[in-house]
Parts: sequence; C-alpha cells; structure tokens
Amino acid sequence: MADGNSDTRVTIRTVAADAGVSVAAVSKVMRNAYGVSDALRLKVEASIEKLGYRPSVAARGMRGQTFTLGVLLVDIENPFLPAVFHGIEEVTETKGYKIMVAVGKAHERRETQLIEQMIDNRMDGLILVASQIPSAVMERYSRQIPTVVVGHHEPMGLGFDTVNSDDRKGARMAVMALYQRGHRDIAMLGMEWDTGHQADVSPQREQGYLATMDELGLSDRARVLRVPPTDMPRDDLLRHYLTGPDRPRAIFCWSDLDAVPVRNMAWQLGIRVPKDLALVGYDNNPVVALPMINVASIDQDGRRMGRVAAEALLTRIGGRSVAEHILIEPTLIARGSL
Amino acid sequence: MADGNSDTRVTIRTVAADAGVSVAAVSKVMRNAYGVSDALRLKVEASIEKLGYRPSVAARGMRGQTFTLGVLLVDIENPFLPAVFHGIEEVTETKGYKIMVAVGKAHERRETQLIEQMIDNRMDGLILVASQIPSAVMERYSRQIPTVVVGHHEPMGLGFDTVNSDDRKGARMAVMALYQRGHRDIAMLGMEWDTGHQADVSPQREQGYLATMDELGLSDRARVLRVPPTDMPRDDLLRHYLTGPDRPRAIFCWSDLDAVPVRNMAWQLGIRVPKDLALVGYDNNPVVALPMINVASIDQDGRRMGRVAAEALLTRIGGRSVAEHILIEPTLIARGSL
DNA sequence: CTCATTTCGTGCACCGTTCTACGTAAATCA
DNA sequence: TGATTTACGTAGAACGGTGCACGAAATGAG
Repeated sequence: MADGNSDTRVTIRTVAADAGVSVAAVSKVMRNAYGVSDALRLKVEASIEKLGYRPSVAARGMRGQTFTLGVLLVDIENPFLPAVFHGIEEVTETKGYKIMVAVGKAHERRETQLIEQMIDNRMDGLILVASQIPSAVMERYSRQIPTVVVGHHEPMGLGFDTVNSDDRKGARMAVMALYQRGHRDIAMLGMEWDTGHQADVSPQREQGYLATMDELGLSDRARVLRVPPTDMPRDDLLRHYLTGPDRPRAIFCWSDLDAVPVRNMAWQLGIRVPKDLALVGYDNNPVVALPMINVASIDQDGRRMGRVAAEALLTRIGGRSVAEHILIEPTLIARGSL
Repeated sequence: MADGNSDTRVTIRTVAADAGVSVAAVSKVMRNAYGVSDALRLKVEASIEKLGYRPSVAARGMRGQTFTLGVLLVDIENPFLPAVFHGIEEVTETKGYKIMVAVGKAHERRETQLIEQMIDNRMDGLILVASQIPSAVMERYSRQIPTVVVGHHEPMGLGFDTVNSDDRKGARMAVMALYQRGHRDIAMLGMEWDTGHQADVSPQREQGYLATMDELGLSDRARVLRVPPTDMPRDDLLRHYLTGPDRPRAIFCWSDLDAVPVRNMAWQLGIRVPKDLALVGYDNNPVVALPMINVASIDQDGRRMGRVAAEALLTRIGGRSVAEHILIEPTLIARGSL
C-alpha cells in the first residue's frame, strides 16, 4: 500500500504526469474502457501502484458511476438484517462495488430522508430491506435510482424488483409442523395493526396461517393474538394470552423477536414447553438456537436473499428495466419446542 | 447502461435563475455564509422550497464539506455496537450531519479498505468503533481526516481522540461483586491471544481482573481461561473448563457473547447458577436480561459513548487539534447469576 | 461634501473525474 | 497502391458546487 503522507493528494493528473500520458488515458485504464493498449495499461498501472492513487468518489459521482450501492436496513437489532447485509456484500465485493449502509429505524420520514441522502450521494443503486415506505413512494424513488426491495411483498411493482421469502409458505410449514405433532389448538402471534401495510411480511404470514388452518379444517380455532412492537411494555399482555381462558396449546409467532419473550414468559409461569405449549417462531434468530431457549423456527436464509437482491440490482444497473419478483423457499428448523 | 429518465435535475443554477440572483448567492445561503441580506435569503429560500432543490453531495465534496460522517463498526451482531451507533446519531442528527456506516467484520485489511473508501467519499470525519486497526495506522489516517476512536485504549494517541468505557474499573466491579457474595475462586474468561492488540478492551479487562484479584489477596487463584472467537466451535472447550479438575466456582466473562454460551453449557451439564457457579458478563447484552438467562453484567452505556464520541468529532472538525481521551464509568447490573 | 469603511452581491477560477469528438498511425481490403 | 476501416490516444467541455477577489452601494466620520 505504501502511501507517503498527504501534502498534496495524488489525483488522476499526478498519475498522468508520472506515466507520461494524458488524463483521459488514465481514466480509461481505471474504468477499463475500450481502446487502450497493453503497453499503455501497464505503464499507467505501474504509476497507480507506485503513487498509491485512489480515485475520488465525489469527482466520479459528478459524471459517471460511483460504484457504490446504498443499503437501507429497517433496523440493526434483528439479526436477520445483518444476514441479508452479508449476503449483499458477498456479491458486491467480487464485482468491485462498495456499500453504504443506513438504518431507518422503521420510521417512514426518516427512511425517505435517508433515501434522498443516498440519491444525493450519487449511489448507483439502492437496496431497501424491510422498509416501512409505502409502495407508491418506492415507485417514485425507483424512477430516480435503480432499486431492489427486500422483505416487502409487492408483486405488481413496476419500477423496482422485489426479493422475498415465501412468507405464506413459511407460515404453512409452521402450522403443518405443529399439526403433525398432534396440535389442533394453534394460535398465531402477530404484529399489531397500525397503518395498512399490507405489503409487509407480517400480514403475509397471517394469510398463510389462516389459509392453512382453513385447509386443515381448523378455521374455527384460528385466531391472531396481537402484540405491540418490541420497544413497548408487553409482559402483561403476554401473560394474559398464556393464562387466559382462551389460552392456546400451540403458538406460531410471526417473529422470533416475539417467540423469545413468549418462551420466557411460559417459563416464568411454569408452563412446560412443548408439553403444555408448543412454539414455532420465525427468522431463526441465534437466540432461539440457544440450548436453554430451544425454539423451533422458520429460516428465511437471509444471506441468500441478500445475494439474490444484489445480483438483481446489478443487472438492473446494467440496463434491465422489466421488474423481477423473486420468491425464496424458507425451511423449518425443528427444535425441542414442538 | 443508464436508464432513461427524465426530469432534468434541479441544480444550484436552476435556483439562481428562479430567484433572479447569482449562483454564488445561492451557495452562500445554503452554507449560511457571511454577507447575505435578509431580503436575499428569503428570496432564495423561497425558490429552494418551490423547486425542491437539494445540493449534490458529490459536487459539494469536491471543494467544501459533505456534512457526512463515516462510522466504522467492527461488526453488527453485538448489540453494544448498535447502541453506540444510536448515540452517535442522536447528536449528529441535531447538527445536520449525516452518517454513513460500514462494517469491518474484525478484519484489519477490510477495515483499512473501508476507511480509505470513507476518505474517498470525502467524509468530514470518522468514528471507529472497536476497530482492529493498529494504533500506528490509525495515527496515519487521522492525519488525513478528523478521527475519534471508540473502544480502543490509546491514551497516548496524538492525532485522534478516544472514548472508552473504563474497562479496568468494570472488571474490578465484577470481581468485587463476586467477592462480596463470598466467592473466592474467581476465574476470568478472556479472548484468545492473537496479535498483540494491547489496546483492545479485552486485555484491559484482564488487567483490571488481575489487579483486583491481587488487591484481594487472591492472586494465587487468578487465572484467565481463553476461548476462541464466537464463530469457532467452542463447546468442548467450555465443557472442559466447567468440568475439569480446576473448574472455577465463579467466572467473570470478558463479554456477554461468551457469558451466554457459558450459562447454557452450565445448564446442559446440570451445574446450578449461582449455587455451583456464579457468573458476571460484560456489555449488558439484551440476551442476558432474559428471565431464563438472567446473567449479571457490566453495562458500558454504549449510547452515551456514542454521544460523547460524536461531540468530540464535531469539535475536532470545528478546529480543535489537541487530542482528548475520555473515559466513561461503567455500572454493574446485578442479576440472579451472582 | 469627501474619504474611509462596511455590507452585499457577482464573476470566475477551481475541485477531480468522465466522456464525446477528433486526430493520427497502423492494419485490412480491393 | 490507394481507400477504408480499426485501434489507440488526446484535448477539452461538462458535472454542480465552493469561495476568493473584486466592485458597487450604503453607511459613518470628519
């Protein structure tokens, strides 16, 4: 690497002078564009190496590509999201693209600001992971910048691609696993209704749950218990669900973020798992894999979703304009809670 | 290659034309620079609002500030890091700075690449959180860009500021808490030695542990059990530590990332906590707060560290050049494992 | 009323790239 | 051999801002 210190930054001109060629020639080499001989390339590459030249992203962004992609994560706590992020990186890293991450904290206004920031920063493309932004707004932004959306069902989206786990199927697998172990009284723990985000994953899982219960002839016992988001106090509500007269014998939780508190509350109440209460969660969070917790879960393979999303974005940057909507198969990770 | 849009972007010139003033005047208003009358400001602001103008970060970066700070997190899994990140955001958000995150995955070469990327992107400053980069390299980068380092003890650093939890004191609090509950045979679980990263937090905690054991006259029983990083298989080793002839009656774990597996292994082996084995961890990870896990921990207040780091960076960007080294007091969160 | 000083606004030279248009030499074709 | 085509390299105009140098107008001092 060996760079000297930074009296004057080494620019494309420095390199050109050192190699005894024109600025444009160096630019061509950098972008391995058409029309540069091996001799020239070698000369320029030697100078680049010698001087430790690195092109300015800012200057690049003014005319051409920045080779930087923006990734907007809904939050950073849920381990599913880092998994997606790693998948994205696996692909972009080999293709010479860099990543810029931002965290939207599930707040719509904040997320739109961040997207605008990414556009201002001249990102070449955008991956939105589990964003709270309404589809119409996404559609609008996607006209300004190539966009792929992960964890947001919108099969009719025109301007952007989507990559999703097959959430209905995942819910079906969870219900079937409980059914096959003899459970009939299966409830679901779902997110609280707020706005009408039908495109989110939680409603998809609910639909899968309800359809499967129906298919099994259990629709009279089907019910969705709602809990507020994790940053609200919920212990009393969970206790009520687990001890009330209508308490279920099996629960499918829309997310491990909720399955873990449920498992803990059961333990505190002396409810045995799986004898008195069977559980299946969603996301295969590392916490449910702990021996003491040991809750079955649906694995979405976030890493794979990230890879697929990144590949889709790159082809879209490459010129594809017809939208792709990719669905990925989840798998059941069976554990002691069934 | 590029997609076919559309609306010609609204630039500073568009605004100038609309407001009937010069480009320089608009620039001045944007930066609220000296020498602009209220009348002019109002006119320009109206046009900006009307046209929805947003300055190009890329273009700005070529001469002036980008109002964007780079944050390099060592990884994204350990919840302590998001906490620091949120703290940083709390202050930058109010000062009009944006954040760009990158994740170094504890890999030195990767981290240096990311830092260079941030410099290429013309970030106004850099916050490195628990970075693996040697101090000498940090020193070198800090000459190119204002830098604050979190979770890396380097009180002699000249070119950059540091913000740390007082890790020796935290270790002392953990040992004292165990001592006061009557424990004498207290071991520590530490990171495996790899390179000589004396500046990292883990050795600091070890020093605090050893000094406190010494102070209590227990230095003959003091020992540091070493475990490989979390992505390696470690169950056999943990089992060995907990069942071997030299098995301790109390363990201070350098991180909750290790305390949780220890707690689980104890459970699997039928070792009662805290009766047969007392535990204290570090970082107050949400997992140790779960009722079923319930392990005491030292809280570093990552949020506060993030706030302090961001404030330091802003004053450094503002012109301060003498280094600051800030130490923050940790607190003990007592739980059933003591 | 004149001269000095401050306040406000503008013109223009950058910043470090990309990319189009163009010139020239070498290679291919008829 | 002359006429085209192809390959290679260059000059120079963008890109969208910043900020210096400067002039005009307004204000204050004597």
